[in-house]
Amino acid sequence: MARPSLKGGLFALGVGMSVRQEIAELVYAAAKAAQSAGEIPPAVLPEPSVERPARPEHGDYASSLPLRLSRAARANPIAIAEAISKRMPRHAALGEVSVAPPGFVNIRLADAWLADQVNAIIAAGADYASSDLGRGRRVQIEFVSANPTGPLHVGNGRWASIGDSLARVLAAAGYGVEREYLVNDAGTQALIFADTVLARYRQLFGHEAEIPANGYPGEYVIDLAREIKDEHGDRFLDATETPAELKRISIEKMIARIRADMTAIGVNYDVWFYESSLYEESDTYKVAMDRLRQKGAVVEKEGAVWLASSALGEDKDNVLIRSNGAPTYFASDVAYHYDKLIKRGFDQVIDIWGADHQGHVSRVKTAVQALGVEDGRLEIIIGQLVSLRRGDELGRFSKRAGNLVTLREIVDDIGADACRFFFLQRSADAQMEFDVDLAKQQSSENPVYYVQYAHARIAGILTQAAERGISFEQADLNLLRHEAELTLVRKMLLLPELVESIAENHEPHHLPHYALDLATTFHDFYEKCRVLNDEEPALRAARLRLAAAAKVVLARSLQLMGMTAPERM
RNA sequence: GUCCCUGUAGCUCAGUGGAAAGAGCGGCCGCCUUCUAAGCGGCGGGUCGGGGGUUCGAAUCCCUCCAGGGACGCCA
Repeated sequence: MARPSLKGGLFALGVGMSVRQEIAELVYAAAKAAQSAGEIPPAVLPEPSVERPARPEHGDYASSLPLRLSRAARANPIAIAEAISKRMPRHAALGEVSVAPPGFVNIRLADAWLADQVNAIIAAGADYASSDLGRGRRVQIEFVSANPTGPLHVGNGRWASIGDSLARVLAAAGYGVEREYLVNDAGTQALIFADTVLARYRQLFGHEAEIPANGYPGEYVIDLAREIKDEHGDRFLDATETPAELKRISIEKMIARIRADMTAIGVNYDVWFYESSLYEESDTYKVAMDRLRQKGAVVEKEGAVWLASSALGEDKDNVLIRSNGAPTYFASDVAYHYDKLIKRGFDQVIDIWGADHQGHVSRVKTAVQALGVEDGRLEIIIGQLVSLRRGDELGRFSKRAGNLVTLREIVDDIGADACRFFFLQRSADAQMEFDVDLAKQQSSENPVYYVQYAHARIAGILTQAAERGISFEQADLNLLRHEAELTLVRKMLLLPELVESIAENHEPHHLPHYALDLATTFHDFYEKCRVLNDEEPALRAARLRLAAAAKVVLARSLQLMGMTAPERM
């Protein structure tokens, strides 16, 4: 990345940089200048970076560069810090720059500059916190992809919330994003499911039929069979084997339900990719397997075809093609990733899988590597599973056990917004406990409402201002000098940094925490600073603009989480 | 047995190299003649699983042990 340069002592503004980046570059430039002037001994400088001090007294940003440099430069960190602080380039955003032991440079943003950001935020509107970090690179995010053999359960809601928010953030950061759902319609489970549907279908006609040993005992299969009976009559009744058409119809109906469940929590996929298309509508599967053979990554033994993964650093080989000639799920996944990374050529592919697929990660990565895909283009996020708590009962509710809690059930009870917020709040790495009873309560202490309420409160103020004909197109923002006002601006300026970091580390769970923090700051401002104060019209206008900006940032935060921003509550 | 994730306040969890560890919930005490009390303020609460190491500095990195979850199929 090209660094901004010093021009006549005035620092050139970096285009599209976050405040944080700019400050880091300023400190770096100051250190360079101090070195050139011989005030700091020559030593290789660490990459530009600044920290966010935990305590407000330490300023808005802090650099520990002097501490990092002191050993290599053989100099006192305080002396280095002082040299840097004296050499800091001028910049409108810079306020007080101070030195603190054991060797920090603490930087405060200038009040006037801060207040001025209110205009910038309002001007950016719904695009606030957008950037061109991704420069249009194409990223595909595949998530949920639950087998179309049953309804989505609560855990699937977690991957949906994480995947969709990540997609929203990446889009904000300038990536070309596609959301994809892989429909597993080609494997053994799909067959068993279709067999189960056929058995239920026969039973509806009074025929003797048992669902397969490994079949799907859930009630929903009976409903499905009834629908098929109503729509297609008895045309599948005499089949000796489960007809392909019945399987297709059954899976299509399940997918329709899954799609509806996803829509209910605000998730819309760009592509529903059918596993069967790798075999039927294209030769992708064949091409991918041939490619592995060409690369010498395949061995044949015991009548089956294996990926020679043990030669590639894995603990064992894995079967690609069974001895009966049928491809395994693994082979499908290899072909699927060939399709994504080579055929469709996404710059980056992110898969979100549940922890029960964790053992699958390294072999897929190994296979993708064997296909010749560059390292780092495939990222697999493993999300730990969701435990459900009901009263004192704690456990995993599975499709088989029949005590399944469906995603739809929770969404209907507590609402899509609350679901998404709760699912998003925990990092994917952490096992999550979902208290069904608590979530179902519409508790007033619910953090979801706390955030949305802040937005609604602002909307109320702006509505009143409009009703009273108060205009605030123009305002002297320098009147914003109250600590609560400037703290609010500071908090709003954090969102672009957050979007940037989530786009890089793919950890959207910081979003709800930020939103909560922002809402707290707004509520504090609301308590301390009356907006519609008729005795001071100039201050009133400035605060109205500040409130309008806060509304923009709250709405954007909610939008990135896939939640609604209510105008009143 | 091997591999992956986790262990932070009573509970659910943030914080992954910086300055005195945070939030929400729960508990206790206060605040509505003023823009929405789904709000605000205050109090109490921690051997950051144990031990060792690296570092100017460790909840954060390394080693080891303990505990919980997950995975080790010609299922997906």
